[in-house]
Amino acid sequence: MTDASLAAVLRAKGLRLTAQRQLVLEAVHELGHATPDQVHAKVAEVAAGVNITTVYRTLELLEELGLVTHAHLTHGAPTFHPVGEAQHVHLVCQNCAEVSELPSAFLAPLAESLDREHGFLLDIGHVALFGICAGCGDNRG
Amino acid sequence: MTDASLAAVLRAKGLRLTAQRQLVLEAVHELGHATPDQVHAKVAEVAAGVNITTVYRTLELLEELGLVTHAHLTHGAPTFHPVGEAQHVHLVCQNCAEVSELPSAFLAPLAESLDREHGFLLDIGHVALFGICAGCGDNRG
DNA sequence: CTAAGTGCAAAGGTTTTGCAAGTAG
DNA sequence: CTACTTGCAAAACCTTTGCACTTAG
Repeated sequence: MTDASLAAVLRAKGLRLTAQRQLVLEAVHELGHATPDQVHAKVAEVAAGVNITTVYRTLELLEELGLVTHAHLTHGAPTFHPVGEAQHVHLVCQNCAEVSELPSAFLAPLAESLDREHGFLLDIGHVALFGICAGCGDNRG
Repeated sequence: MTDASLAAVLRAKGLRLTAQRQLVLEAVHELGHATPDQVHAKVAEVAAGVNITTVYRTLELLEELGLVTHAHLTHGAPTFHPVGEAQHVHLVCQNCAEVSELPSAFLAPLAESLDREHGFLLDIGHVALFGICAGCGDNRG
């Protein structure tokens, strides 16, 4: 279905379905959230010849097509993940760098009050919350 | 007072108080949240000779000393701001790139439920919320 | 066929590093 | 004096761009 919808969206814009595009989209789905570099590595497992440049171009394209989005999780590294799955918030542990996910419903009250009190429309999927995760925080008091 | 505490913290670690370090810290205070480049520009207004390398090194040092922190606001650009002032949350508009601040109290309920339900200790000052600001959102329905 | 897509290499921008000269303490 | 700091230049990174070759449709 991933490939089918990719083909459809591409065709609708007069663009072409290529092996590279399928592989990049698959990699993003399999990795969950990954940097361009990680996507490239994943793709390279199957097709070693694919260039990092192509990965960048393809991620940008897939984002325009609405098939993936990116968020800014760790230091300067944009990470890409599939659209269409349930929206989620990213929790980034500053100690172990572990990224976990939270249903976006968790931010619904915040989103509502931001809108009501500040007129700010929160883009929930793009949010990353930093802090110390349960595992690392166990060492406290 | 800034300089005094800087001097004290430095001395406590056997490090030296230099004009560059004072200037970088002052710039961070004056700018609120700024990229290394912006800090460099601000410092250059007073002391043109200060090298961007020194700004990077000094920001890193000041962060270790607990005098400034950084957050990831826009695409890949870390921005630094002083510690000690009231903690605040950053609201970043994806349309006009405007960054506004919100008292951290706004996230207190969220922080509490994150801790209670997920054992996650939120670092409020590091949080950036993305979305569409009031000004840009006015054009909606 | 023909235009879109790819790989390669090189450019662009930002951040880091090595080292000799400068300077706070 | 001593060793911490700085400035400079070069390296290391990540991302983007130009161009000729390849290939989907």
